[in-house]
Amino acid sequence: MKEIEEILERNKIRVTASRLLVYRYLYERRSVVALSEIENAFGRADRSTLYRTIKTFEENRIVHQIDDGTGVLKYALCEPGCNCNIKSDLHLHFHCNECNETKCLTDHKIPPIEVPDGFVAENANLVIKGVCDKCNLN
Amino acid sequence: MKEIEEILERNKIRVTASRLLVYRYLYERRSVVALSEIENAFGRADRSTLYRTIKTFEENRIVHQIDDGTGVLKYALCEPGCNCNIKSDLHLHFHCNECNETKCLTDHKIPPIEVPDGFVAENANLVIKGVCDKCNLN
DNA sequence: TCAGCAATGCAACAGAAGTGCATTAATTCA
DNA sequence: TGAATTAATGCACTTCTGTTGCATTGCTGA
Ligand SMILES: [Mn+2]
Ligand SMILES: [Mn+2]
Ligand SMILES: [Zn+2]
Ligand SMILES: [Zn+2]
Repeated sequence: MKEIEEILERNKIRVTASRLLVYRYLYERRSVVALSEIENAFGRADRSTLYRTIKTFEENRIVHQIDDGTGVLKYALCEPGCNCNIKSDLHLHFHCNECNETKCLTDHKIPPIEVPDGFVAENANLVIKGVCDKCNLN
Repeated sequence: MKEIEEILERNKIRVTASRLLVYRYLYERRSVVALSEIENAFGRADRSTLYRTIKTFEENRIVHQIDDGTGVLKYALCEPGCNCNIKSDLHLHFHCNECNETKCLTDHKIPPIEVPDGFVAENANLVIKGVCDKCNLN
């Protein structure tokens, strides 16, 4: 918890109770989570506070947003060194059709994609759907 | 219009007025459209009818759904020979940050993507964001 | 200390997706 | 043909997500 305080301070984010808790939750889940999940995890906290907490994290680049195609925006802690806004750093995301969890495949970068003449690519989002490692054990 | 009737019949879709109109609209737009755009194009038609029309097209594989990351589901006519459910046929989509239009890049297939051990890829969605050919002329 | 700014809680809103149900239209088949 | 059956439509309504306005509370730094 002391470490989380330091992380927040290092990123110029004021330390508050809900920020600590949300960060810890994201850290412990080690996964990609929707706002509604955070909401359920903290029954007493207000949704808009959690929403703004996540947005603050996002603006300060310690969380990145993921659109995994489920229709709900999800979020994950940035790994150390994650420059989620830089094109070359874009990693892909895997959505498991069995357990419905989405994972950051942090060290699987999106390969360079060719676009037709006249088009300029600035950004990319790649989501692979299938069955994850855990679900494949069964 | 006669041709559209034939296409519908060939795909075992009953021919109705709204189906003809929606199909023609999609055909003429030659683009990726949201339900709300169809809605605006036909002021008089009911939203749920249009919704179910699109769903019917989708089930019968003459339209495919696109999640371009804008938060709104979009749809486009399948090109002849499009097997949008088969992995090898997955083409990529381009979203222009200038004009906000999304295009099917039908003959740009998603390259084979490596996933970590234990993961099985079944499907993929790749959206490139940037500036499209038309907007680049300015 | 207290003025000023930031964070929170509550309410409310907007947009999209989806559904239940009664009505209307089209098909089937006796 | 005409009744019975099935499909499509229109309308209203719900749910879910994301988002914002605003008053209140809490923190901080001159
Ligand atoms: Mn990620
Ligand atoms: Mn397409
Ligand atoms: Zn799984
Ligand atoms: Zn454009």
